Amino acid sequence: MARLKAFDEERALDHAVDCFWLRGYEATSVRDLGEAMGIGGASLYNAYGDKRALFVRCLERYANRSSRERMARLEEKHPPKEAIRAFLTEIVERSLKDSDCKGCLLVNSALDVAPHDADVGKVVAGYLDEIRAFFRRNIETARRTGTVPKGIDADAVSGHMLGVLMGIRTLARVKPERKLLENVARPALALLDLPKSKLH
Amino acid sequence: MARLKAFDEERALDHAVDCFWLRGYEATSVRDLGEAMGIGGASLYNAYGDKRALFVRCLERYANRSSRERMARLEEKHPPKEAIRAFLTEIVERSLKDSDCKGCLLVNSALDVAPHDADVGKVVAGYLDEIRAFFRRNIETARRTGTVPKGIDADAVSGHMLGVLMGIRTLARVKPERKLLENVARPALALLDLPKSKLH
DNA sequence: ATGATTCTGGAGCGACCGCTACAAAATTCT
DNA sequence: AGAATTTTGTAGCGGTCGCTCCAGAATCAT
Repeated sequence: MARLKAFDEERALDHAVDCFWLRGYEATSVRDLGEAMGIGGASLYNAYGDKRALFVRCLERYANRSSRERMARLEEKHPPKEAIRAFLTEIVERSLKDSDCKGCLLVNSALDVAPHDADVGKVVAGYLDEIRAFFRRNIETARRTGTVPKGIDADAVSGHMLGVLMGIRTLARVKPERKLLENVARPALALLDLPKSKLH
Repeated sequence: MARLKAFDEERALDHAVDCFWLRGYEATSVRDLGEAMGIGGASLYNAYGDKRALFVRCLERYANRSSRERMARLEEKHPPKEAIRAFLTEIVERSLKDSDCKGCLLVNSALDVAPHDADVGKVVAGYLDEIRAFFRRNIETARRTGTVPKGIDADAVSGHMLGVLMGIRTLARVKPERKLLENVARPALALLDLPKSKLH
């Protein structure tokens, strides 16, 4: 009953993600997006609404393809403690390979966009909660398995790890140095091997 | 021999800092700046060059009045270990009182501006080095004084603390919750009371 | 084929961007 | 007072912003 879309909405979304990821929300124009996505302005507004709505779609897409994918993959492949270790290690390696220092779209948005936009803020906070839940879940499982100290405080340690993750991602954009990033991550991982009593 | 400036350059700079701090570099227009500083566009360009040069001046101003001031004040008032503890505690408290979640201008710039502008990147990296040097210096003094374990690795721990600081500042902009931020900071401070052997 | 419906490219809207030109105002020198 | 020099407000430059309008192309059901 009508003409068909001439482009793949999700493939185009991937290109929009790259655009926002590289330049940031404010510095990305709708014309930039259209060019990267291979579509004209009219199609963009027809398919996604407006720039902000497209951005939110991009956040969701990124979370699915990057953040959630990583957590699922590592949780499947490793026992809980090693999943956490592999997570932070992978973030450090990714940050070092990231030659134009794009960092993580969610973390960038947390600092840039979220504070100026309550809706985006809630969306980003939700994704961060998922990451913290990954830490917490694996800590608790590891505690039950006995691979981390029984007295560990999963709530406290998962919060610390979320903070360390944000720190690594932020620091890596100005000082992408292996030794530095590893120094940020190492003590957080060491928490998994220390009895709680040593940490107040 | 010529007409005098009708405004205080440094006082106006403070208002420019507030402007960039609240809205970010991209989202702040030269007209916004002029209005906040109480001067017209011509005076702004005459006194500071252009928007980017003004921004760099703002970073310097901010570093002097906020970052360096805090380090000097805490180092004067407290013994080294307590200076570090007070630093992180003060950041947490400031982040919680910061009702519009402006965060730290240097950290915001590290994530936003620095990766797209090599010069700004170097400036920001320099200020972050100063903060790390604060941590390192106090750790080393404390080690000599015997208030932290002799085996502590000042290089590693100062790097970790810089990362944790970035994490707190970033996280606070989306999730400004006391318990969370304290959980991020606590294990870092606990490093000052643990023998190195416990941390690999 | 025809009509209904949706998608598409292009032109262009008003608003704002960073920045500059310019003449009037203000100051210090002679 | 008058010349010299700098600052100031204003007006506006070319360009880009997010977004919309619209005619035509493409697809469906009939």
